[in-house]
Formats: sequence, C-alpha cells, structure tokens
Amino acid sequence: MANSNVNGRRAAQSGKTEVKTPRLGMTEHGKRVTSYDVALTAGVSQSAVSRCFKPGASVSKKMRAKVMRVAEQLGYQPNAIARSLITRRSNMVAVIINNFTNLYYPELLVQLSRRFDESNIHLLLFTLEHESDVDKILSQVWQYQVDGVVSAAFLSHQQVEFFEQRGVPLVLYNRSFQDHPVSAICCNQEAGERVLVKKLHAAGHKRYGIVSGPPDSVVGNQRTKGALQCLKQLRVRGVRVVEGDYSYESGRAAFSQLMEDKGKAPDAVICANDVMAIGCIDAARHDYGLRVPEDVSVVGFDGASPGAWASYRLTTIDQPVEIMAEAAVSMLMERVENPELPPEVRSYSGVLLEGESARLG
Amino acid sequence: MANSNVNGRRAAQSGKTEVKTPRLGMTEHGKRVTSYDVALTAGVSQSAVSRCFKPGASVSKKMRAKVMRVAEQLGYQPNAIARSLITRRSNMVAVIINNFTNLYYPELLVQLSRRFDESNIHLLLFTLEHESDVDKILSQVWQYQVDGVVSAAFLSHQQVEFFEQRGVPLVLYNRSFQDHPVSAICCNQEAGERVLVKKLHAAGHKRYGIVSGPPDSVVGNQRTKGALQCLKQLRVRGVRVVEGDYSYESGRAAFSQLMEDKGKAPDAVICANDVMAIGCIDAARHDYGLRVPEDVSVVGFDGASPGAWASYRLTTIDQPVEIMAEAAVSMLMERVENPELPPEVRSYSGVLLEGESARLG
DNA sequence: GCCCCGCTTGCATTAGGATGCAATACTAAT
DNA sequence: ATTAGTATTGCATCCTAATGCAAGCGGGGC
Repeated sequence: MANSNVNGRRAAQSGKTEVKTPRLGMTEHGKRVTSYDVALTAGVSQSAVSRCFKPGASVSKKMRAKVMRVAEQLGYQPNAIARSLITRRSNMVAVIINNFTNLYYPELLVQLSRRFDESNIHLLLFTLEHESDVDKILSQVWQYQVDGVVSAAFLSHQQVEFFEQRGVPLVLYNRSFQDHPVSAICCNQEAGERVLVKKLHAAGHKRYGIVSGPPDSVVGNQRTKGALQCLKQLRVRGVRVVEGDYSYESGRAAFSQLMEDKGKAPDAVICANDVMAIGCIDAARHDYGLRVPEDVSVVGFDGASPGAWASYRLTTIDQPVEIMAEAAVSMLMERVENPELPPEVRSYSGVLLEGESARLG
Repeated sequence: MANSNVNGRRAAQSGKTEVKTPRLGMTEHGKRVTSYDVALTAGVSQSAVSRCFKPGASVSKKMRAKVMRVAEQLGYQPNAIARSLITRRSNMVAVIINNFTNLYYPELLVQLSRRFDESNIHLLLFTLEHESDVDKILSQVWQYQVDGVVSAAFLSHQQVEFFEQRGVPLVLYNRSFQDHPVSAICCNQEAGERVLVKKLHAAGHKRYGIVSGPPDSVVGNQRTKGALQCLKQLRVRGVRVVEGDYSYESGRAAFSQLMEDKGKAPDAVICANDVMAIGCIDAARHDYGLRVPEDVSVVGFDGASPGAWASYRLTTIDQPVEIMAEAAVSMLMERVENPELPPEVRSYSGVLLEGESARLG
C-alpha cells in the first residue's frame, strides 16, 4: 500500500493480462513518457520536472534527485519540439550547401558540426542540386524555425532581405554582397589568385591558361577574375580561359582544350579548384607526356587534402577551413544571442602552399 | 470602412507614430505570423487556415484562395515545430556518421540528403568524434523526436534495443548484428575481399601485406578478416598485418612498415580502404622506387573517386553507394509509415573495379 | 416549399514543456 | 517560540497547429 499513491496508475494497468515488457521511454499506453508522467510518478508537479531539466533553475537537491531517479526509471527525455515551441529557440541551425562534389565541403561540414555541437546546436542539412532550388529550401528553413543559417550557397538580394525581415541570423560562407550588408566569412579569393599569378609571372611563365569553375559558382568567378585582372596588370596577353565544372574529369578535359590551340601550349595553368588542377596534372603527364612543373606549371585553389599526395604535391592556396568554420559559428551564435548586432564581414587570406606542381619566382 | 473589420487590429496599431517598414512574416508586435494572425486578417477561423495548408483537406476553393492570398501578404509559413508537436511526426531523420575523414561518407551524405528530400524529410546531422560519444548523441536523438535514424556508426546491442523500446525506426548502414535482428543495408565486405584475394593469388602473388583500418572500425575489421580468412583457405602463410587509421599518411607509413621486414617485401598489399591504398602506391613509387603493379600490387576498398585518377587507377571494390543510400532511405521510410515491419537486412555485393594498381589472375 | 444529404466551417481540445506569480516550506535570528 | 527573509514548489497560462465533432450552408429531389 505504501506506494499505491505514487504508482497508482501504473499498478491499475498492470492488473490486465498484458505481459508486455516495460518499454523504456514509453507509458503502458504506448505513448511517449512526458514530464507529466514523471511528475505523477514522482508525486510532484510538472513544473518541478521541467525545472529539474533546466540548468540553473531553482530546485532543491532532494527534489532534483527524486525527479531524476524517476526520469531515469521511466526513460524520460524532454521533448525538444515542445520546448522549442515555447522558448522560440529550436537549437537547430540550417546549413545550406550547394555543390557537394567539391572535396572542400565535407571538411567544412565536419568543422561546423563539431563547433555547433559545443553549443548544443544541431545541424539541419540542406543540399542544393541546382541554385534554383534555393527558394524551396528557404521556405523549409522558415518553417523549421531554425535559430540561424549558414549558407555556402548563393542567395539573391531579395532572399537575404527575407532573412532580415524574419529576423533570422544569417552568415554567408565565401559569398558576400557589395551593396547589401550581410554577415559573411570569406576567404579573399582574388588576393589568393594574385599571389599565385605574381609568383608564376616572376618565374618567367609566358603562356597562361585558366580553367574556370562553372559559371554559376561565385567563388569560381572571383578566382578567375582575380587571376585575369592580375595578369592584365602584368600586361600578359593571350590568356585562354576554358570552363570546367570543378570535377577531375573537367580539369583533364580542359587541359586538352588548352593544348589544342596549336603552337600555343600553356606553360602555366591556373585552375579554379584543386581537383581540376589535379586533373590537369594527370592530363599533362599521362595524356601529353609533359613534365610538371618543368614543362608546365599547374596551380589550384582550396587546399584539399589530395593535393598534398605525393603524386601531385600541388601548389595551391589553402583556405583556412577550421578558422573560417569557427568564425562562422561564433559569428552566427553571437547574432542568435543578440539579433541587433550589425552585419560583419570577416575576410581571411588564403595561405600559399608551395608544392611542386609549379615553378614559382 | 470596407475592410475595417478585416484589418481592424492592424489598422488600430498603425495609428501610432512607428514608421517601421512592414516585416514579412512578422506582426507589428514583432512576433512571428501565426495561423491566428492569418485567420484574423482573412476573417476566418484558425482551423480553416490550418486546413488550407493541408493537402487533401476539405476546403472550398474560395476559402483556400482567400486564405492563401492573406497568408502570402503576411508572409505566413506554417510552424513545423508546432505541427510536429501535435502530429508526432517531425519530418526529420537523424543521420549518424562517425569517421568523416573517410572520403566515402560525403558521397553517402549527398545521396541520403537527396533521397530524403524527395519525401520532404530533413536531415539532422550528427557526427561523432569518438565512438564513445554515441550515448550523448542518442540522448539528443530522442529529444528531437526524429522519425527515424540512419546510423553509419557502430551501436551496441543495448543502444539498438533502446530504439526498439522507443519505437524509433533504425537502419544501420554497413553495420549489422548476428544475434540481434536490426534493419541494415550492407555491402558484403568479406565477399569483396575474397574476390580481390583470389584474383591476386591466381596471378601468382606470394607475399601478402595487409593494411587494416583502425581497430574500432567494424567495416575495416570485416575487410581484414575477409582477406585473412581467404588467404588462410588458400594456404598462404606469413601474411603481415599493419594497422592504419584510414588516412593517406597512415597508408604510406604502413607500407614502410611492411617493407622494413627485410627480405620479405610484399608483392601484394591489401588495404582496408582506398585512401590508404593510394598512400601505399605513393610510398611504393616515391619512397621505394618500386613500380606498381609490376613490383608490387596494391588493392583498396570503397570505390572512392580519387582511386580512378590517372595517377593511381586503383584496383578496388566499389560499394554501390547510390543504390545503398536509396535502399536505406526507402527501408527507413517504410518503417516510419509502418513501424510493425520486421527488421530486414539487404546486402549488396561490391563490384570489382579493375584498375591498374594490381596484377590480377 | 420542405426535407435530406453532403460539403464546409468553426469550436474546443490536444500535444508537452516553460515561466511569472503566488503560496508554502524552511532557515536563522531574536 | 515567533518573525522576517529566502529558497522551493505549484498553479495557471502560453506557444502554434491539427483534428473530432457538431453546426451551418447550399443544392437537389419530390
């Protein structure tokens, strides 16, 4: 009789012939265990249970111990959905990524995931197949009440404005706007290319080929633009640009295209990312029997890990992913805590990784 | 006066001197627009609004048109959190991945994301640094009321049991249990290794070296075990096993270790993944001046894209990621719809990719 | 013109936890 | 023992959308 009060409901049910094993986290009615169930069993109020799960709340040790014991017994876990509804904080952040084939993104994702995890924030992943899917994605983003968004995909002005209107903090990754202030983490793509181009030029390269990224890649365009502008300043003429799509195959094919221009084979090839540069190196060696860097220098951009492999030893610009991810997370979280913070852009310089795929001056 | 009824509340507010631009998706009080706001403005009930956003609900065309127009004006988006609370469906699925450094996982993630997207399911990403973090992760998983889980990380029996008890559908990816029925998608690792080993043996290789994965990698152990068993059956002796950690560097270092055994340099190296195999190839060529595959054959496992690059042309077993991801998604979704479905294991065979990194019989 | 039926719509309630405020318990001091 | 003062606890309400049930509306048939 001692505990009939506390366990009354459960005891009453167990009179039936059902022999179900008790299911952790479920009531005997097959519903999820809620704070009410815990409260009932522990003989306290629901609010007490709620407070026990909130760090820093006013609860006595005795109460907390009692509640926690029951909670554990019943397998109770607070319902994050219900909590989000009332606190207006979902503890979820959306990450929007478009071109996943880029070897660079997985690394970014791990870093973001790791950092957000430290603040107990969860990652809702949105991957785009086409940039045109952004609107559809954004609609989902609003619906899920995420606390903030990190976008490594291109957003239009209007789309960015929606974020402001809805008060959802946004941090762009490697994108930004001139005429519209938005928080962003960037690696200075043009500057990186200039470093490469100047060094290539100083080493005496004359005939430049550029393998661009796909036309809709903002980062790719910046890189190509940076290289072209710098070459122009150096009064280099006859630069050929061939379009790639960031893939190994496209890099390899692009190299062939550059070689086809009879008599004008490039002695320096500047690629919009590392994977295409690797494709170029392989094309030079295997398709054309050329030596890299003696016959042709090849440079990339990203600092993707395969570039460091002994077969390539790629000369490239390394984007400081860890630092950039860390910055993106802290910048976003600051704005989640304090939405009034003005937009901020942090720009990092890439670091020249001198490999052996290019002769540099 | 015509619309004073409908817009009464808004009109009353606008009497103030505040000149805020109307913020899409926000009321003039700075709160999110809810179905009540839409209902009030449209002069209908909240339930009507709710029904307008539910496909197939009983609503007249007139009503839907009216509501939708207002919803658009106000920038209303249904609150997925509130919806989840009442429908007990979050439309979120957790994906647990442990070793992201593996080049194979990004590809998997893209595929999963793509497929789930088709069912309007969102991906909550959990990455593990250490297998020991699983319990922490699982606690989060329960809290977020995800509709199901795809785990490419190892789970203990007890952990799997929690899923059953809580009624959360689970599909393991490349893991499974003998004595505990759990739904899983697998690539038959042992069988794949046997194909490789038999072919290597038939080609006359005598001295085998194995580069294993990290000890806590289930898949890696299966691969190593498969290779060892097959070699044993073929009565090959003196097989050396060196431990790697799936990284390029560890593959390269492992190759050195295998070579150190004076006079017994291997003529075939079997690696637990592609990246280590690539490391071995580079080590053989660059550190030891050996020719691959003339002096030493190297094989991997995964079918990661860099293996196909011209410098490596890796002979490996290709896991059919697309098919496996598709299977994982449909198997999970079936169980979300119908939790009573019994566990099912689908096992796929890897496909031999004959590159040029090994002489095969 | 009246009644029945079916389609729409609204009302009231539900999901599960957080929180302001009031009530109560407990501690220390007199 | 009594009182002031603080630390706990409970009550009632809120967050936002979904849904069973009942009422309302309109049309067709007699």
